[in-house]
Amino acid sequence: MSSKVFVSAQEVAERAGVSRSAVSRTFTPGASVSASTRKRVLEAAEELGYHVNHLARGLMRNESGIVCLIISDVATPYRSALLRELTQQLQNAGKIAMLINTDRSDGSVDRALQQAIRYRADASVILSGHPDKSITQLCLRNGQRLVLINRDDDQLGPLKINLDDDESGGRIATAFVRAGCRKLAFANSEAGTPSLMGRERGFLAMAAELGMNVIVERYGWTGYEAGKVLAQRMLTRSDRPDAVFCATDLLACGFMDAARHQFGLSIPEQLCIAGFDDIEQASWSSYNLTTFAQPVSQIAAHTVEWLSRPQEDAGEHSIKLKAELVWRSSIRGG
Amino acid sequence: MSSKVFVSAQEVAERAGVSRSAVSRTFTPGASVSASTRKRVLEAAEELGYHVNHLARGLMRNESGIVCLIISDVATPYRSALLRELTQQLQNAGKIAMLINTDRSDGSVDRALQQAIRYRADASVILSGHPDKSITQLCLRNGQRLVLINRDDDQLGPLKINLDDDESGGRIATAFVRAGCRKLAFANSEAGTPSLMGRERGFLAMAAELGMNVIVERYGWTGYEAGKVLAQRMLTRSDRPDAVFCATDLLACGFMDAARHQFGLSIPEQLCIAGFDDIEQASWSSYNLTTFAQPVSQIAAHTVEWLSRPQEDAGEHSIKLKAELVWRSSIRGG
DNA sequence: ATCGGCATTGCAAACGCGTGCAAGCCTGCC
DNA sequence: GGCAGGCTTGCACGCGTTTGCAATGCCGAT
Repeated sequence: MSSKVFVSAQEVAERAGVSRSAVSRTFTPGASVSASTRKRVLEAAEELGYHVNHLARGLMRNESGIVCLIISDVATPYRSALLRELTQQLQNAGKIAMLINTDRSDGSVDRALQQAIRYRADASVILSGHPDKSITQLCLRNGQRLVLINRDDDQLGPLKINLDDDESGGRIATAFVRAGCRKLAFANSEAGTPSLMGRERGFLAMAAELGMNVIVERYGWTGYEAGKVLAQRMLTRSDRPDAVFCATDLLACGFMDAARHQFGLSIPEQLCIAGFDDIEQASWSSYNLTTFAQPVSQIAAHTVEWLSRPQEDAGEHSIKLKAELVWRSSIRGG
Repeated sequence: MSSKVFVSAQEVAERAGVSRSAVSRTFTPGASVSASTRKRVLEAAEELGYHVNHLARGLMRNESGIVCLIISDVATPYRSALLRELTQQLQNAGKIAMLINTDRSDGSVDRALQQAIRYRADASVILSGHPDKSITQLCLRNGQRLVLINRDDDQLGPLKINLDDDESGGRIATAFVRAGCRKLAFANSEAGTPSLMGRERGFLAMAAELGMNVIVERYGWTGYEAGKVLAQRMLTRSDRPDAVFCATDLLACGFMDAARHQFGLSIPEQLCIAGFDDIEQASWSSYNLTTFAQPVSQIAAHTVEWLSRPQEDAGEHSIKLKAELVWRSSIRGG
């Protein structure tokens, strides 16, 4: 097998009878090439099967076209939906996504960012985890742009996209009391993410305003199993709640399943439930969960828009998006 | 803002008082450097914040460390689980995943592979879609390795990983008759993927062997909604089935929901159901679906093992894996 | 006929790195 | 002391691009 595997611009140039610069310019939008040479170059390139080497191009231009997505729990519905949207829209903008999975091991975000730097990614998008402030500074120092989605850190420099979690919490609280619920509860995870805590805060605040106090329990991570455990804990209490806002749809699904199958409760008659994220399963007829839709498409759109800006227009920027309430039948009335 | 943003090996060399080759060798495993210079280089690199430029390294070595994952429907549970496993294991093997989303538009797989070639990816892993034979040859001609997962194409050259879909189909058929079911059915999508058709084929074959004939319906893609539609069609028939094997867990979930909530059937008493993939929702207590587990971890392990082999050991290779049957309560008995 | 201006093209220098080759150094042995 | 041999190290070239600069050619205007 010949080790000469890729065809270079040089060879295309020779075949087309032009200089290497000509073929380079042919593949550079906006460069000055006459129509005739362009045509000859394109033909030669086609015949030889030439493809611009983006590694070399990135080396020259100091811009690789690579955007690193740093993410954990990819297999989770909300995360994968966001991932779908981001890759899709990045691609349409002519960029390409490099995926870094930080599931296992501590310090994996840090190692991930190192990888991003090694490949000279133009930017990193952080979808999970709390990168050290030192790490993000490393990022910025190395000329990377940084966007934090639902991280809400007080970092300097990057684009920050967040949701109006507080307000969402408040809206659900009023919905519950309007449905005639008496004993409100909030089911949270122990993760303590700013967005999760924001929902809790908003819910508690509005409940207080309406003169109700709230049972709060936190357990595990934000998954289905944790929802079941939380149901166990809350539904065996003497002051059993009749309305619970789960910080996450996955929690809500687990909670509902336990409520129905282990405690025989019917929803929404005996128990009102709400979630957050609007994952696909929330619309399944076993759940019909009223919840807040993450504006994944908008999130993605804002990040690629910001990443496509020229350097000087891309200063620090903070965007707050609205999560839309989608009504289904897990709360009475509506 | 200074445009001089990255620190190069040259600068590290100057700071450490050695030649540029020395620092290069320091970061090249197996190269010959004395302990003392190595130490000085590492210190200088640390101080300056040096990171090897993988673009340039890839240019020299003719091997970028990049593996392209070509995928559609990322937000689907099975796909995202496979993606998680692949990125995880690739990372552990020192490679990095580039994600190409082929959701929209025809020919997008082809364009995706072009991108892969431009970035000189060492390999492409195709998780969905049927690339043109010409395209895959282009891939191979450009020195890329290719692995096809559950594609079952008769392509030459790449690694092919498939499941024993036929056998799985057969096992479910026998399980159904053993549970006393009389009217078997197979719910499939119109996608016509080899793996889906394999499950159907195996199911039909074994059913025939056991002296039963099977109702087959195909509709839409392999999602939840399609499952509901299939239930509508099948459960309104005069010869309503009492056991249906759904080609996919998502189909099965939709089917179960429709069967219960629209037709008031109880599972497994009046209707036995089985699925395929073992997505997370299959274990949720609203479904408790008996299904076949995709060996995602093994699939990922085999691909990275094959990709890590030296070129000469990586000839054409076809692997057939076993999908393990996980029993839950959507079939009587067990 | 001369000249200015413009579009096109080639030359060559980068970009940051790996690596073969030869020179240099050190050690051990005769 | 001389020499063989091995480990280090520096030099310089090459990887496939992009791009500034200068040269070329063409056109119309004076």
